[in-house]
Amino acid sequence: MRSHLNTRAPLAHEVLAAVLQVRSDTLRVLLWRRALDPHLGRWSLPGGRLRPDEDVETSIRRQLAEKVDVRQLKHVEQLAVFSAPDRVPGPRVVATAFLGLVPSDVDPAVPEDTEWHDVDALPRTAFDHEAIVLRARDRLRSKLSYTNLGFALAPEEFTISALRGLYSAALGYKVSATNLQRVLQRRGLLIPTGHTAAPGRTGGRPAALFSFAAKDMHITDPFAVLKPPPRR
Amino acid sequence: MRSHLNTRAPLAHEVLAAVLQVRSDTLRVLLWRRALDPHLGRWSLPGGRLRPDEDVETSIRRQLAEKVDVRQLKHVEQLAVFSAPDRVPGPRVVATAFLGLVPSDVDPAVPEDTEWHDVDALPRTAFDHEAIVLRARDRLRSKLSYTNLGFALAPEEFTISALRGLYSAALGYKVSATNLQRVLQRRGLLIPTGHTAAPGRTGGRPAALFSFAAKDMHITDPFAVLKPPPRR
DNA sequence: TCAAAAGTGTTGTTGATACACCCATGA
DNA sequence: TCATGGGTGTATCAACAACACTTTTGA
Repeated sequence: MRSHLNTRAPLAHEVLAAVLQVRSDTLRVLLWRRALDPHLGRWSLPGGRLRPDEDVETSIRRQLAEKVDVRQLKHVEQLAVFSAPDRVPGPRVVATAFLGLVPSDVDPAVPEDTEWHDVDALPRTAFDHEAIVLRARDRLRSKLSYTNLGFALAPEEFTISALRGLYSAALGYKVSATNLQRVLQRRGLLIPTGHTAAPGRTGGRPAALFSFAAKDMHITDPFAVLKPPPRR
Repeated sequence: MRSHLNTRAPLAHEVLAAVLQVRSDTLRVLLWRRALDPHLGRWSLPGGRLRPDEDVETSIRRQLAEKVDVRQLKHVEQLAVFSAPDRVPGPRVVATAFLGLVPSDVDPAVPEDTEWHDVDALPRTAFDHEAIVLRARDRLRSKLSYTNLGFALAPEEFTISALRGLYSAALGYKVSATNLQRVLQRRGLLIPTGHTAAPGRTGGRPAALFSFAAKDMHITDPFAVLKPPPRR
């Protein structure tokens, strides 16, 4: 049987985050270039060691604060544990991976050795970090469909066509502005702010500005099938 | 910045599993009664320490093998990391939690101090194990709707009404046998075996037996909304 | 008055639920 | 032939996609 008190096999725990943002109509991830061996010169995810007094979410938020303003990080969620014994060289390190989202209207001041990379054209990455990025991308793509997670990609106020661009970049295919608006309106996620955006140089009807009703993630499309019977 | 080589803060990692099975029309979880302090007498999840040479999934499968025949464990998946610094008394232990599923037709030989408990009427549990059980229950409930995960709750061959019972117990509300069959058939998950079950004592048409087409989990209802455009 | 961009009206499709009806067996 | 449970046919409903059409602006 097991004992909670036995600590004979020390092991390190790190937290890593794939911080995603839509920039220039492309879904990007924040990576930094390793300045040390192992894997010198490869690109890796921000993060670091778990401290004794913090849980994993507190830890990743603390470590990201060095790179991204906390107020700019609209959403953070656990992805999975990566624990292959040889996932990093040297002493064993188990990692808890996170997804982080930054809205498209901010440009966080990031350190010199960091860059935003297209998630669909990653450079040579360190360790198992590519798998983590892809997991984050897939999680975002799923959740855009059945939650209100779009709020974490968008500015406070936005036009429907801007939102369409964000969804298209994140999902990897063109989304219809018309139907996107319908879906989000039906679910009560969109609030018209009453303001309008200035039309472009070439004219056109000025776009209405909207904001998201909620700024915390929740599920908007809970049951695809096998719904519970209605209460009478 | 971080270093992979620094191991100055040793910390233990354990794996825990909420193993679920439908027994007597109730969704149950396998718990064992702690024989040691802390939390002597409370009920806790099976699991134990992560060894240096195994990843977390290998580890939980090894540890469960002592309690449940591996061939009886039809599905295992990661739930989340539980990492509050004080989640267990004494030296810190971070846990990776899993969901495990056992089909309804087997009755694994379990140790003396282990019992199956109704997930909706848990006894006094140790540490944060209740939260883990509830997380496992919710994960199962969601996935029954948009994946083929039912295969992991059902015997190799089953009648639709037996399957209805399993889904109802797992979901916590009555499911219509008619519509359950329609949904699963439409998705191509059910294969008629050609066999029939003997009618009950009171007569009735003999039920046809079915099996699941796949025995690995996959998503059957991938996009609720914002579907990708059809390829031409 | 024309082009451009935003937004709405309308229709058709799909996947699901509800429920009536038919089927096959034991007593 | 009746009671009991199993299975199918069919109506209805809701969510969504597609697309035509209207609105509002700049030039």
